[in-house]
Amino acid sequence: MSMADEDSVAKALPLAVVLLGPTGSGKTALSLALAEHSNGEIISCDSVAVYRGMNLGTAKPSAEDRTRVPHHLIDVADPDEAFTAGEYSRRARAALGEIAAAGKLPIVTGGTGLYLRALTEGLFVGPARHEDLRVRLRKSAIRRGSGWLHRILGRLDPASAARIHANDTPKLVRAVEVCLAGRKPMSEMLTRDPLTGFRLLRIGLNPPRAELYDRLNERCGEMFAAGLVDETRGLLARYGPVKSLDSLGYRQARSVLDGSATEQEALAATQQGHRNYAKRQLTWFRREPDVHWFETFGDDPEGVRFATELVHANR
RNA sequence: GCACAGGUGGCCGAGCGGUUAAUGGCAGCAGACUGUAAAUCUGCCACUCAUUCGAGUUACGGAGGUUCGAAUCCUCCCCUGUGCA
Repeated sequence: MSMADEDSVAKALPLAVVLLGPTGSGKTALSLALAEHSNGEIISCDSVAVYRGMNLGTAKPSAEDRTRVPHHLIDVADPDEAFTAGEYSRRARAALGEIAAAGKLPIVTGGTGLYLRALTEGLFVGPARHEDLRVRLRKSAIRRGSGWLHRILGRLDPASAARIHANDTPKLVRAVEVCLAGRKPMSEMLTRDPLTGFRLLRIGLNPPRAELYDRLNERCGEMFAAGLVDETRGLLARYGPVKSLDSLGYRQARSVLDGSATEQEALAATQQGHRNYAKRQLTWFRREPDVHWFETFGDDPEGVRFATELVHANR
């Protein structure tokens, strides 16, 4: 088969852009630019932006941005709902299908590595979260230590036990839960269901680390100045101390509300948390296959131009 | 000026004569990651050389001293905090 034939076959599939990068790298700016240049719609891939009412701490695209370009998977759950990677994957794939069917370009924009992988590679076919089992396991783990959990997993599923560190309680809990609920070792449920029907063009943003950290510091300051503590107070009053309010920024805002930290301290802790988080995101994304990396911020005009050309060239 | 308390690796902070390049924690860097993931966990982290075992150099405010041996004891000096003047 000639190159041209391969090309034409490949191009029979609709294109989907995946824009990834750490918080504060300018994904939103670049995604908007790409969407406007290419008649696109944006699918957010962010485990906190899915929650309604959590606005200031998530740096969601503004209302204006969202009228300029349609956004999906933002504000789709209440903060007291348990949202999961599986749920994300299903909904995002549905959105992808609809956008492509309408002849528009889907642009997945994300910082949540696990959700992105759930979308592109799928999760294994196995039991979803089993609340009772999980609660019991977690309790025993607290009493008997994570080493105990690790030994249990070793008996149930040696392969998984070898892969998960004995101190990593949450992962151990889930693995044991899966083995028990699924009645067989988790490592035997490895079949994933990858996304099909699209050509993915991955664009990664990796601006200079020091500048990224500066921007994050600044952005956190803006979040607090804009009233993150007040927003948190309102959400807390309405939903109680739910899991989603443990996320970055909200957790620290809560420490102001319960008097265990000053606003100054909470801000510093939030900035620190964002810097650490950005670092972890980068570690995750470096493993993503076939990423076209840009060493700039997403609002860098040069970067926008290159990215736009890249998208056009692949359409 | 006097009296206490203190000055330890980027920061905080243990150690108070010898298993010591110096417990911890933080920051930093690197890594992992299968429905809690903005979560959770791991490794490295004075400098130089060595692929490995390792070797060497410089380090606990400064200068001397005591000792086989000092971050740890003594003397003087320089800073910092608190109290009294």
